[in-house]
Amino acid sequence: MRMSTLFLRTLREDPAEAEVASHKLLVRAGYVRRAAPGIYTWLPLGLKVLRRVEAVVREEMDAAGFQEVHFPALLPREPYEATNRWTEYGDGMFRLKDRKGADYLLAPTHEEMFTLLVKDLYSSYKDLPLAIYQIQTKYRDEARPRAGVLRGREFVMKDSYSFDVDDAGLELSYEKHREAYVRVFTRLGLDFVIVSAVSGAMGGSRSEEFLHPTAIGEDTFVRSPGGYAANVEAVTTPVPPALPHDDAPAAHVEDTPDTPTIETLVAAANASHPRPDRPWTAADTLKNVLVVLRHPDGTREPLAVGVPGDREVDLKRLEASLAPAELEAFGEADFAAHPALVKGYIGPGALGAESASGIRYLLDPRVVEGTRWITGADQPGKHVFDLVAGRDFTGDGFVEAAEVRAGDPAPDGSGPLELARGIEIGHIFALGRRYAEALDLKVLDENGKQVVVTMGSYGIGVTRALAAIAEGNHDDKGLVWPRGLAPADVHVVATGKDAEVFTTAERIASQLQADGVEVLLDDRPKVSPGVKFKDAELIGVPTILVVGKGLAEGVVELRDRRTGEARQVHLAEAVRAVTDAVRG
RNA sequence: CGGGGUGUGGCGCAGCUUGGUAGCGCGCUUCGUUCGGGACGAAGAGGCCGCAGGUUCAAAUCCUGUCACCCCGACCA
Repeated sequence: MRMSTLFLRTLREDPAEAEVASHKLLVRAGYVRRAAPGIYTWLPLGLKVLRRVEAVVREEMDAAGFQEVHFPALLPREPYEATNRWTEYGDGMFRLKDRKGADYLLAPTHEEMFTLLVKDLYSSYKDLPLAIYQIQTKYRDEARPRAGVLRGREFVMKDSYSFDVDDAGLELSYEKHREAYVRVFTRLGLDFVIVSAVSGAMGGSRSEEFLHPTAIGEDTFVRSPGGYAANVEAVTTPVPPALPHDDAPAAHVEDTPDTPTIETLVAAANASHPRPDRPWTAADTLKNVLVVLRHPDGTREPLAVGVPGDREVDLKRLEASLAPAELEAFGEADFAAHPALVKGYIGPGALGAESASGIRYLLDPRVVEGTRWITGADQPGKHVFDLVAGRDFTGDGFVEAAEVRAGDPAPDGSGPLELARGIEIGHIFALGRRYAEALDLKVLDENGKQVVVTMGSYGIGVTRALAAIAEGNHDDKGLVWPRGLAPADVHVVATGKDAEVFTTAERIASQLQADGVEVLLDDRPKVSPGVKFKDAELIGVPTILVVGKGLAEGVVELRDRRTGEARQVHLAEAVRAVTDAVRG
């Protein structure tokens, strides 16, 4: 590649809309251009890097014995109707109609199509196991695209699917993918944490995410010293043992005027009904939060959730627990429809399937039998004290809804949890038979019986991984690509007005190319050295060879972009020195 | 969807309060000088000020409406 003709314009200033470093730099260095919100055009340099990232993914998939195929991105509605995802996917899916008015979609993921393809071709257990994959452009109509290519509405994803006759086979396929992913991210130089995840809209049993820890990550995950790691949505709360309550006082309603919030309630309780042994705290209160579930079929169901008053309800966790239903706010109209609910003083008395309101009431797992609570008495200005779970009230079940906090115990007893942020760069799912059943993918087993195939699906966000790599590999001057992922192996910069520097640079570049080294040659005439150096640093090829003023003494300068180290190399040794540096 | 903000040459921004011939920096073109850290000088090209109404002798500026985009929260590779 020659800078003199390369389709490139670097920018001196950050684009106004960019917040995170990778976004700013990928735009400034001329790798991508925004085409529409969350939709990016790949310029020559960016495309080079994208292809190199894809190559790593492809090599590891092939090495694991998975076979590459390629589906259309534009798909008909019917298969997604069969699995109910046409409706379940909601607004996240791009939909369109053809000229006849038939529904189509831009695929957010391809489970249905892979399932149907295998059904189309295979019908025997002898054909399995099978794992096939594609590297495809995916479309998701994100509510809020963000951070450039990190979370776009169009993105490149590697998705694979495994097909097995039985659970043991699925387990093996899942493990093979897990191992392949470890190799992919290791080769890409991306730190990662494998965390337990919830299956969400995909359905299925087991699922893990590969998160790249970074402050700009959008996912919150937890880990313990003992090695537990999970997405906050997947964290389960250890259930404390039930408490004896034979000698607990009877529940009693007290006046607590003007206490619609937990904070005011705790203050009032300590003022007028002090506890003998210690002050009341928010953790002694039971907070009842109302939401509305919107089920995939469109029906709305009010739901009450009871959590200890010192914890917020984490709507993300709650929604994950209740998938595929989605959450809506419980509005004024909903309150009007349930006169038994007294805003600010809602208690278990008015909740539950058997209650006056008939609203399903789910409790935090910490609300075990024998725990005593201060909670709403369903009358304005009144709360009930010493309300004992299991004696005075029960819920219709338990739900993971409360926020997870640093210091909470890990569910496997491996110690206190710490919270961290990460970018989801990969996700593996043991799907089970949901898709195979819905689309009737069966094979004959060795006894000649029809068995439903069990599946896994596995994704790597290729463009997202690229952004994560850029995010983790830059300095104040620009990008610093890991070797092997940079748009070129070496950036040869010719500086000076003397024709000799250009002919020498050209000669070195062509020798390098002949040796299989990819060269980006800055052969722009009439561009000052400063500009060329700045551009080279911005573009971030790891090795820079400067052919300039040293040429009079027969030397060129070899620079390491990452460390900034530079050394003089005799002209005769230049090609060798670069080759050594590149091959490291 | 809730909250905040912004729309002015390719990019980054000023101008708007107090209406009066649209500006600055970068980039781009030409000429000359310069040539190892985003050079200098001179001369240029490029904008119906998001859109639509309205007020006014006169609107980038005031009013109404509308659209778009960005950022922060609820969703996902």
